[in-house]
Amino acid sequence: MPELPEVETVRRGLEPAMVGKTIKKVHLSRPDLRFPFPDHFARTLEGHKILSLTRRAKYLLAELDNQQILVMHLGMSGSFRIEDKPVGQFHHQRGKSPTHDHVIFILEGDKQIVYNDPRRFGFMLLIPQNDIAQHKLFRKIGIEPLGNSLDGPQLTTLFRAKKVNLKTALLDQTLICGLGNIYVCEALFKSGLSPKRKAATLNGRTILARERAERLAHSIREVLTQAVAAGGSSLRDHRQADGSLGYFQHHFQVYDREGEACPNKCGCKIKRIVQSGRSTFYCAHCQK
DNA sequence: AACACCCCCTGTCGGC
DNA sequence: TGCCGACAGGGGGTGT
Repeated sequence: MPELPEVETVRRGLEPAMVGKTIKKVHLSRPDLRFPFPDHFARTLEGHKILSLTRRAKYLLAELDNQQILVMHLGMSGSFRIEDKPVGQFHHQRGKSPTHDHVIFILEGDKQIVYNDPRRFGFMLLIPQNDIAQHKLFRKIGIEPLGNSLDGPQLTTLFRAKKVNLKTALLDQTLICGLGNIYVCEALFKSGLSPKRKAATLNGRTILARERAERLAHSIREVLTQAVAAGGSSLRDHRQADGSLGYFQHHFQVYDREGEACPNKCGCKIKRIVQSGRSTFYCAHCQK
């Protein structure tokens, strides 16, 4: 489910339930997700308070009071939910945990946080606070598109020497982070730029080239901002931590709309092609 | 260094 | 109805 707007929505949903709370107990259903859980994963967390919950790219970072950062990534199918703790003595109902509930954080108070992930492409790591910036997962991450610095000139600089097309360049987390397949398609449609255009063609001295870069930067920020405001997108009935549904999926202009009429009423149909092994949806008439 | 491919895993959907 | 392939919001690892 998760691109930047979804991860940010999850963060906002979890923050009030988690921050300031002490983790009493951690249950794991298995030894690994995408990667093995670190040694002493539960023990390092248990008894410690969560000081903050932030987002970097598509990662959630829970800062603990022992100078450790709990790093969480949702992969393709990860989700969190906040539950009331089960009551009574049957705390651990053997074999009865719902399918794919892999991690349970039992917090002080009456709540527990459950991580569910059918495909198990998500993962959780512990990284000492001081090592985060140098860690291989974070060292090369690009700029945050909703930070203050993403504009036309910056995009132009980032894409200057790239040989790949715009679709691929926008998915590259080392350039701009947080975009995924949906929002790249949407941003390209909004900006009227073809996913097949070479990324380096945003680099040019002409007014036209500068305008293209400016349009794309603006479209990226706009689509992400609107999606965050809508609570992200809920595909395949995916729910947010509080059980509610995001509704930005109803605003998709092109994503998963192969064969439908272009929203610009140009008379063409949305096309689907494959780039870097992933589906791209676009209007060949409106995006050049 | 930059890029192209393959892979991880489960669930769902459409076609036959 | 059942079976089978294609595909799904990500990204790490490897080989060129």
